Amino acid sequence: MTLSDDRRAAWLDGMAQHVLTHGLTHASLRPLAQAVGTSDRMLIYHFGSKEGVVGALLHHLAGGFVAGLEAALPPGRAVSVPLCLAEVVALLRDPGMAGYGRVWLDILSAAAGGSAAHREAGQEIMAGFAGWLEGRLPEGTDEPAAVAATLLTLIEGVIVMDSVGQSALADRAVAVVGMRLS
Amino acid sequence: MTLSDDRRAAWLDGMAQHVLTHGLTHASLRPLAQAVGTSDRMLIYHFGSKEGVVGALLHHLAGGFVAGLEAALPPGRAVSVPLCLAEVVALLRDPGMAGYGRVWLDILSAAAGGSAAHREAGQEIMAGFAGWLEGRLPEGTDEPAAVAATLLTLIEGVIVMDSVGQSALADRAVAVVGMRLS
DNA sequence: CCCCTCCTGTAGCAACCGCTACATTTTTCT
DNA sequence: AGAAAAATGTAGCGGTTGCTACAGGAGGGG
Repeated sequence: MTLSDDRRAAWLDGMAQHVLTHGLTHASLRPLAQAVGTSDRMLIYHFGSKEGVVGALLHHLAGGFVAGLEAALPPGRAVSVPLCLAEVVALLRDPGMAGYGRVWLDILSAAAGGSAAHREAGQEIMAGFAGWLEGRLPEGTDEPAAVAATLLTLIEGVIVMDSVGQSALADRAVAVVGMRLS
Repeated sequence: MTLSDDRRAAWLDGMAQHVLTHGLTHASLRPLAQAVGTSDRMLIYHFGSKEGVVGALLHHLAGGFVAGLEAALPPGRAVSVPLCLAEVVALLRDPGMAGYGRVWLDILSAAAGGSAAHREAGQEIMAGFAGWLEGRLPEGTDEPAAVAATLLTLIEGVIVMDSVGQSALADRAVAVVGMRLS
């Protein structure tokens, strides 16, 4: 290990904070370095390349996202599927989690553009989200995997609708699915 | 009108084609100009700025997307809501429309990043899509607006899941919602 | 004919990009 | 203490970005 672990973690925390507020698409080395009090020279030295920086950062963000989910909603199961859905949608719309929504869309765009690193990070984030969501489903839910897949897909749609200012349509969809799924 | 309309249309067609295959995020003036046989100098002259180019291009893409939908699925209504959903999902996954999926994610990313032009284009595309979808719902559907909002949100989720290689989860969600919505 | 407006090619500017060569400082090991 | 290794600062390279200054061609109206 060339870079002490706590320093590396501090750098990743700072860069993640910068990316959560300024976006990932146009994040370049010099601003990232400045956000953590170092230089682009150092980032390249310790991570090898920008690809190395972004890869580590994406992995860090994936962990931070799931940690944010677990920190925001007290551990335990929801009392019903519609309530679970409503809780999660409200949580993702919370200002404290809104930065992840933006970065999430940046990751999707880059993944669709062919970046393997972003595609893998997307899968990692999705897997963490799916696991957490399945753990929040009410006890005794029929076919929990199918229900989780449905909620997951719908929630992704809500994020998209929100990003173009169509939250009203998303709310309507959440209401309809919640009713039909209870 | 400083630029003859057919020439402007030809330029927009060519630039749209380039963007549909190479992505919108990193589309810069010189490659765009080369794709239509002119120079960045000319694009700036006739559109004022890159913002002008992108704005016109986004508007053109919005029209092309709806035209692609209408061209692919014969006019008329689907026989059931689940079938309608399945048809639309299959259409958006068709190679002929896949380019729009990628550009769509680029637009969402830029819109979430604060670009007003991309946000407006996103709303325009969403409005066209919603109108077309509502027109395909089976005759006599209860609460067509609510059903359309649900399908729309779910379909956006499918696009997201596909982009990170989770089409299986998306298929499951489509099956569940189709069953519950019939 | 000349002028005037529209259009276009050439060349280049300043800023930013990822990355590197080189020298220097700081730490670590013996 | 002295040598080796790791870490860092300075400066800059070659490339791309959006955009512009300048010159000139093309065509129409006086």
